Amino acid sequence: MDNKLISQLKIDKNSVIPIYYQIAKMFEGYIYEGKLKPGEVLPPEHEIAENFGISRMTVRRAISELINLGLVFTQKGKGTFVSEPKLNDVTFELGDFYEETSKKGMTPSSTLLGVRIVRANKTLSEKLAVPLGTSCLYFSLVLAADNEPLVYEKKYVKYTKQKPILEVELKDPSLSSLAVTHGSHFPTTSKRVLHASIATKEETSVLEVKENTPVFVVEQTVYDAEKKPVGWGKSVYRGDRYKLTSYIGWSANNIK
Amino acid sequence: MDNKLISQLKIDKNSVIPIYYQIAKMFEGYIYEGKLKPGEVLPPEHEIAENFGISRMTVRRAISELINLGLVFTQKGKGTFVSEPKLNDVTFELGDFYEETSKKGMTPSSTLLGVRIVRANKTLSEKLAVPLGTSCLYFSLVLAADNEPLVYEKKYVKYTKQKPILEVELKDPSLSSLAVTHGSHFPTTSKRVLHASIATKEETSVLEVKENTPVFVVEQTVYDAEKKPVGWGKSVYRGDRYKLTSYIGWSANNIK
DNA sequence: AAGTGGTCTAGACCACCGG
DNA sequence: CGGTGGTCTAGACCACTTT
Repeated sequence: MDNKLISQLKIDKNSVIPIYYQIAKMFEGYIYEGKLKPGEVLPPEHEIAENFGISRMTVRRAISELINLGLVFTQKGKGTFVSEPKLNDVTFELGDFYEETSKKGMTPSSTLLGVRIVRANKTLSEKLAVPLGTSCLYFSLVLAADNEPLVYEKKYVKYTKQKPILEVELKDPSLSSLAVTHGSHFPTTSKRVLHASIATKEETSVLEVKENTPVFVVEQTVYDAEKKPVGWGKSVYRGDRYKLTSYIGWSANNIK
Repeated sequence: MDNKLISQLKIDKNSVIPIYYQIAKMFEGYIYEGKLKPGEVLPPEHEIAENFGISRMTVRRAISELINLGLVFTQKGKGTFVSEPKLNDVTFELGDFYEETSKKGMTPSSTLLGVRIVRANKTLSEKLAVPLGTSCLYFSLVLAADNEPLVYEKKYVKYTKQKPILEVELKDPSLSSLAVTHGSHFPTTSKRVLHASIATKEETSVLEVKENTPVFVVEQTVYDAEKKPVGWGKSVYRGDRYKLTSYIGWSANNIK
């Protein structure tokens, strides 16, 4: 890297903005603008420190910000280098239904279709690792945005405690909160599997869609601290209405 | 937090393992074991420092590790607290086809169906933000695992340079690398949209599946530094074979 | 006022890398 | 060997929260 770069911009030591943040933003800018390209090396830490008359620890703090952003990486004995943007790995986020819906300016609502105690059949006994016939709490509900049904959920939790079902839970019976209240253990982990499918007859009627409508199916298992399953659920998302979007690479903002 | 906790374990100052790492792992253990529960406060930094006879900066380095792991958060003037595990947000990862397939012990392969120059129709001209009829490079290929077709991809890039198509590209024409070679700009960002659908007639024949098979459709747009689209592609994943799994919360390891 | 985390300094020693 | 990043110290001052 051309040393002229780091002396061009000034640092305000008396600003309310931390020095490490100013330094980090400066390099972030250089990288986005292409003045620092992937694979290129940053100036040595001591040099940056001298240039701005600051401590090396402060420079390191700045660089650690850049590392957290994935913009650079370090190599002991060699230097700090600008990372290659990875454009082929993707992560799709599926957030909370209420938040997501509200963000889009729609009104979320949920309708409880049924709550009851059921005995575990073969599938459920395997999913929850309990003997056949064990008592389980069953919930089914529909989530809607502006009164258009979008998601159909079925949830099961181990029902060891004889606690009454609270009003609150009927409003938003999330699998993890159900497991806390009615299960025996504290949930700590959750596994979700997403696959594409076609709505079953039951699902077409609940979601008010035609036959052969594509859907996302998300299967969720909630585990306690001992890695034992305490809850299991299946959510069916309308594939024609629901999309998962993901942005990757640098400066992923402001696209749309 | 009970102060006894932090004096129970010993720290080896002369170990090759950094002190900050030992401290971080200690608290990580307490949190996973439930000795430190969500919402509880950690001892003040100066107290931890005194207890182990180390510098406060080293303690802060340890805590910053815990923050990066999402296990704790800090509040100025108040303290450091154990986070609530968020079990309702999910991120699904869709990695590189070759890596993913190899990891599962299968043999990945790709078959190029066609490469040619096409003129942009309405859809393509909108996606790539070019005038109707602009020359574009078109690729279509099938990705298979153990000779079973799993993904059908179609890709288009702006074709400004008159470069010859290289052998290498035929093997793995990823959208971003195509854009580098044949487009006018350097790609920096990518947007992907995932939705559920049903295989079209063309797709059923290419993927060798029945009619009405559910599929994932991933639409990818690659942008250059000026946020202008340089490439666009559509990948169709067999929904019956392809699953996206996600683990969330604490200690998500070792489930299966 | 007392206690907390946030920032910063000016050193130090180490392990690793290259010539 | 000199240069690099990795760790650590023993202080300091600040802004914020609570009492």
